[in-house]
Amino acid sequence: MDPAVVGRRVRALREERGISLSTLARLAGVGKATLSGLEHGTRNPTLETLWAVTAQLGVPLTAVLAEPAAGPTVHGTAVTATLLEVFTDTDATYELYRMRVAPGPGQLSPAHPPGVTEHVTVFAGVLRAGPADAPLTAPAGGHLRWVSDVPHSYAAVGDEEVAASLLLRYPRR
Amino acid sequence: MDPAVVGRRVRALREERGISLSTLARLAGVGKATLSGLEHGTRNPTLETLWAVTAQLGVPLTAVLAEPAAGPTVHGTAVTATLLEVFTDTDATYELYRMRVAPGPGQLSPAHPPGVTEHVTVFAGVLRAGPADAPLTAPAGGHLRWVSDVPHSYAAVGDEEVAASLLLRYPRR
DNA sequence: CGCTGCCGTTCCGTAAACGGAACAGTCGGG
DNA sequence: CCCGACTGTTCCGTTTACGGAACGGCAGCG
Repeated sequence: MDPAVVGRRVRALREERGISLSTLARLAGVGKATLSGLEHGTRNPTLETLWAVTAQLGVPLTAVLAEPAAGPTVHGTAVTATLLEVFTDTDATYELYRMRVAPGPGQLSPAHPPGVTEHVTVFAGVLRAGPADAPLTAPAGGHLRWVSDVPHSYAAVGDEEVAASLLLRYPRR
Repeated sequence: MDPAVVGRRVRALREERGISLSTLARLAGVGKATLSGLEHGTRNPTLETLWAVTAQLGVPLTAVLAEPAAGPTVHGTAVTATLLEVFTDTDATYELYRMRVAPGPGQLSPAHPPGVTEHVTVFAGVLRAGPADAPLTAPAGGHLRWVSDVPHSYAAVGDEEVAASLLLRYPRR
């Protein structure tokens, strides 16, 4: 648990929104010294302080806390996926994961039940994934989709780790 | 944000484990007075204190923080987006949302800072979204992507609510 | 050059969160 | 009973996070 990490995230979120330290401090009702020290990690903020700041940024407290994984994490040889959310609608159940694929030989996953589809959005790196006999390739910003009732593979192209979101759709039986 | 709620959760977790306040305080390396005050909600704990206690209980910080639903981003009339995760890599910060768009007239969002891109993966329904003057359309399973430094719109096509994931990418400046 | 306005950091007195010790209450054993 | 070991709370001196003010730096403007 590193206060410096929390500080960096707060600063990143603030700068994304294009607001200055001074104004954020004023909006959140905390001192500029407090916010400055918080962003630098030189202070050990009170829950109240952190709450005031994150609320003003419009993010939950969890967004700045160094929590590695909220949900269960699945580790394979190349792929690490953490479950972010499960939700259902009238005709399917969805599982949304954040996925990371390490550079190297890649990984093979067994077939899912019939009708299951996977949707992958690539954030960083280049991903080659899909049915084992006909994988697809997507660069950062790209999107892949396949029916995963056959064995399928994931691999990073090049030396960069791939970051992506993975959605599994299980049709209601 | 209620410190009393945090206190009750800590006490509940401690009692589930059948350990006394005294021993938890000793294991966590905090004073008994500190833990007592924390559980009663009469103190405003430091991040360090709360971390020491929750770590000893074997739960993530998020387990005791009063966040029931991650902050609904009140995009407004038609769109509801809840922040699932924030993460950063070497050249950008990402915010991942689950988004729902209600059927009806849709909604306009103001421009983001330059360089920000949005990636949407549609799970259910049909979504029309993108730059306000040139929106794109995607059915379930589809994917949209645009540079969002201009005003942009979201609308559900047809009577079905749209479920989607939304990724905002903020380049490091 | 001033002057103004905003930026983020540092200084500093005050308020409060901190840990240790003292406290009353409760249980079980000799 | 009385004692020891334990519970959780309260007291208190020390530490430290707090906000306001003062500071230097950097634009834009007359």
